[in-house]
Amino acid sequence: MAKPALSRETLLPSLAAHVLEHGLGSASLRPLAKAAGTSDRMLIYHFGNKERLIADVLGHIAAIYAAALDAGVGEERAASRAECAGRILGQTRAPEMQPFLVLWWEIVAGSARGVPGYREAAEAVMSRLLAWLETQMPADDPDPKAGARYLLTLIEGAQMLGTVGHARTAREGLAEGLKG
Amino acid sequence: MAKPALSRETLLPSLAAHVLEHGLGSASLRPLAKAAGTSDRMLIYHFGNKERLIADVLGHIAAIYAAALDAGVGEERAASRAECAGRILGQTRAPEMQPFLVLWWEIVAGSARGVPGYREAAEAVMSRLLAWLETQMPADDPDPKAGARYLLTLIEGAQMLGTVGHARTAREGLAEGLKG
DNA sequence: CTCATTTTGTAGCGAGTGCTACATGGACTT
DNA sequence: AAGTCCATGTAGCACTCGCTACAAAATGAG
Repeated sequence: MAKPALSRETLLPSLAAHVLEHGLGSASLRPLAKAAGTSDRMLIYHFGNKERLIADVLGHIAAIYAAALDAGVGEERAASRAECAGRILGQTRAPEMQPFLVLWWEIVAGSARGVPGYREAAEAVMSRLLAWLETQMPADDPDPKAGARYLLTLIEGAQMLGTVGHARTAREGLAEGLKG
Repeated sequence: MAKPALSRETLLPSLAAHVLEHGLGSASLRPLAKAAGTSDRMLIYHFGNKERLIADVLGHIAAIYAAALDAGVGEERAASRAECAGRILGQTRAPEMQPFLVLWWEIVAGSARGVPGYREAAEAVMSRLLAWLETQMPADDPDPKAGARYLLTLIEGAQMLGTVGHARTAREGLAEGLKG
């Protein structure tokens, strides 16, 4: 025992941590290897090439994110859609969520450009988030599934406006869409 | 005459065209220079460094986009917010708009990462889009300003979901938010 | 024309990129 | 003990990156 036995699975956490902190743009082999305590040589050995490595790391990060969501299932339901959206946006403002958010837009951008693996990762994350949202809808919501889709669209729009300096626009737009 | 007199202003259109086609990720000096019919040497000479060059190019692209919006002010108002949103999302599906969309997410990602100049460009684009949206609201809308903010949030959320493979989610979410 | 300034070309630097060839170690099988 | 296979280190290749030093050419002022 006490054998680290560096393998894909052992390396992924440190690689994911590095990507979350520094982003995909500066995720080149040598810095990644250093963060994981290996050499670029071994990263290629274990993952084949960089493309597969990044795809695996993104998958791993998506899994972490999903786990965080599952762990954060609220005990008490929100009373309204507005409250539900407000809670979620409040949570995403937490400092520990910031790396995910920043990385998220890089994934969206890569997805739009057709970078291999990004689309799949992004789609999986959104599917998971949508499912989680359904569980967070008010108990008396007339149509929780449709409501979740609606809130997801609104929330992501607000999120984007926020990162772009239009947080106020987003807040007021949300209020208009969820009043009454 | 027939003197191109290469200056910042003369170069910007070709640079913008190249960035729109190939994205910011592959916008390095030598390819950009080639697209503009110069050398990397001259790009640095005219713009000082790459950061200022990109900022200028983004500003130029934003101006093009704004002009396109102004030119596309509809003669007939939409009858409802839903129709208004539908029209806009329909327009953005046009092939000639695709480069703008793809570039947009790169700008958002850069904005989130704090890349200098991106935030300003993104904010300006959204402000312009918001103002344009106000002019597109139904004539009998009770609160066009608030409605525009709401539609902007919804539309951008839908746009993002679309690029990520959740176009269906976005469509249904939009329907839920704009029914009645 | 003379001279000074602006604009351009050539060449290259130092750092970083993904990836590979080659050799060596160690564990394990027979 | 000999042989086999997996894991790893060292070195390097061919390339791109932003940027610069140096010098020649073009341009304009007197």
